[in-house]
Amino acid sequence: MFKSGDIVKVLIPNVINTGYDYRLNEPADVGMFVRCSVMNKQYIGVIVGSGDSGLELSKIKPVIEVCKLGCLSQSDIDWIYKMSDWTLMAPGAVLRLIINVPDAFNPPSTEQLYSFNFDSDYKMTDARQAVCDAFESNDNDAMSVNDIQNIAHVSNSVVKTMVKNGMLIPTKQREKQQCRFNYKYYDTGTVTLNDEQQSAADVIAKALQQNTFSVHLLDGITGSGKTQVYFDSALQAYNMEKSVLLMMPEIALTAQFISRFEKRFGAPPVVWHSNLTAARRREIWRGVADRTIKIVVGTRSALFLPWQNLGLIVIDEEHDTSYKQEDMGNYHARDMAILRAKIAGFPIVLASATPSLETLRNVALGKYTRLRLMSRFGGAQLPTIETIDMRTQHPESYKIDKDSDQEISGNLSPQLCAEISDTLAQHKQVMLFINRRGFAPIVQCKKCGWVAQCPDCSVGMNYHKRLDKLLCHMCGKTAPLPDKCPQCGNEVSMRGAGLEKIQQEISVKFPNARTALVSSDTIMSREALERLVHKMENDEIDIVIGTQILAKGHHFPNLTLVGVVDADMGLFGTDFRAGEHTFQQLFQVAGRAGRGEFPGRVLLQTYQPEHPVITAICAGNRDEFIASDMESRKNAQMPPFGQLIAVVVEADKEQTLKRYCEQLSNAAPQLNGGKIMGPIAAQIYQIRNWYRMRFLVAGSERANLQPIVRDWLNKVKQPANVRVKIDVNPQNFM
DNA sequence: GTACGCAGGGAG
DNA sequence: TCCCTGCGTACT
Repeated sequence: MFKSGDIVKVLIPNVINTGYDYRLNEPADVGMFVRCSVMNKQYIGVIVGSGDSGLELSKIKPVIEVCKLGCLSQSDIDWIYKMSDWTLMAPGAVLRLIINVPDAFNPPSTEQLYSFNFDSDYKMTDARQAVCDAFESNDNDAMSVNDIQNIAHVSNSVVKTMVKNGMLIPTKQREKQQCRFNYKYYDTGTVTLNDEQQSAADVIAKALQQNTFSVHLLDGITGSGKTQVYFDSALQAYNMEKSVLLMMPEIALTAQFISRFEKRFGAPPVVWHSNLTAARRREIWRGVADRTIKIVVGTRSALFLPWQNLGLIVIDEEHDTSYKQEDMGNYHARDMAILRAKIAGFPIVLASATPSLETLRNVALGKYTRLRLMSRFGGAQLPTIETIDMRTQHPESYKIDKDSDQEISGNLSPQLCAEISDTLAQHKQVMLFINRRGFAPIVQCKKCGWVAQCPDCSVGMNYHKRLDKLLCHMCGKTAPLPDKCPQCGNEVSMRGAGLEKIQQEISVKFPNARTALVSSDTIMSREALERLVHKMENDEIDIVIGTQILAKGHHFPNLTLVGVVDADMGLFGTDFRAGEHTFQQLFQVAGRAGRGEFPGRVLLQTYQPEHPVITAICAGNRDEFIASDMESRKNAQMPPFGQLIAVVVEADKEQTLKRYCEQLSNAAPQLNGGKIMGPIAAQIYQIRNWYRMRFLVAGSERANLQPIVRDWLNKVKQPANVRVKIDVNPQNFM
């Protein structure tokens, strides 16, 4: 405990330093939030220890205010520095992830708020629907214009018009009130665990009792009841007065999940995700800090709430790539959660039907315990999975209208089409899976070979029929579709097949089927996805065509046929995780079929039916696939048998970039049992007009690469207009 | 990260 | 002479 007049070290979010010294005017303790000024700007920082700068007293500014809300524990502070060591982010940058609700310590703002008028009968457009969804995702709380724009991703003019025509009604500021989320949870007893679930729950309960660090992998196929097991653990921890974090990918945070939670716990969960209003963020942040909120269901950023007495973290869909933050620091939320549990000393649960190889490696090493759930709940059958050999099954071409002489080559094999008709005849539903947005991924001149490219990024532009424009999937830039090749004036052609092209083929070959498209283009919000789920459940859709967004846990009881249009996609990337990700994705997709009382079928269109990933999926043999993938990773010294750190250097001028990379190359240290590769042009050399080169630092499983990389980069002075992005354990190689 | 101050160059 | 821009530095 520090007394008035003591000099303390305060970590400031956002400052590239390990902390500055300030003088206290009132008693305070390590971990407390304090208001301080840095260069005449006020920040909320955290006391991390006693002052050690040795500066003369006149240069040391006073702490403006010791905040009376929340406090970080010593282990939280240790975690911040450990995370900084691991990710090579500055400690202040890590702290910024925690203090990311800027007005949490300020009085509530007094902006004009609006509520949505559900009775208005004005025309609904996509943008207006997005605004409506934004309100729904916040329980119809009143919102400021800023909130509406940020959450719905619409422009100011959309909001203005909606105010003018009465779709949005001005409302009074909500009265200052106590935290609305002061829920009391209890086991409603509505769920009885089966033996398998119970014994898994018992293991975690025991770990909670022991109150020491341990990692438990809840490994069970879709529908095996993992959720109820970790709900059980959450209740145990809650009853022990611990705080509990249930982390999941944004897309899994559905109304279905929330209602399951409410059924089991007697009250709804507090939900944390990226589409919350500023007021709600503030309320939840403060609620967690003062312990009125003890359980939060949230996405990766929920790990950075000001947790008090955190005693359990559950990471659902542990393998999901969305846990890896790619901009604003490169942390892996799963790994950082494990680090947090390790430092604070509490158990953590990872749940997945297709665990990552990193996690399975730790199971094999005996670091994690594996709790396996083998039986599918309610006795539902796993679908049968078969391949369609595209080398012999040539898709039939089709015409958009009968009189047209333009033949379009198809992508759906006769066998798949026959299965679709059979399924439709039985009044069952079909899902087609294609992992490419838009209509055609390549727009090319038939004569000279010119390809439509994004002017700012070195990637091709995709043609989107819905927009009738070319779209860059990298930066979002659009361009009109040229009717003639800009180089030679000849005809341009669409090559490859995206979602929209499959829909076109379906609409010609099955004109009476009701179809729906699901991709990040058409489904902008979780609410929109849920509307689609409802339509599926009410049998208003016969064929749903979608990207991976479809693969995540939804129950469609009447869905019996899943067709994967291009199962090979992703198998032959340069990424060493391609096989793993394809397997996980196809396995998830397969899990969609036959979850109701009817058995399902999954058909994979492939040119490589004998590829190990494909045969393993067909045989339902996950373990065999994992064993072979593990073996090849081991031989290649790739994670989890080795470590990688990617250093991506970006600059707006090629010259600057080249010179800096040369200097880095010359300064590269010799690694014991490892190497520094590069620089090579990053897989996407140009993004938004910045040029990019990449180094890859590889080391053995046990090497401590971070200090080596830090020292190396410190040796060369970084010029202006150069950005260096360090990605420890990179998940994608752009 | 970001505010600020200094040096250099072009326009008035 | 003024102002804009680019770069370097310091922040407690």
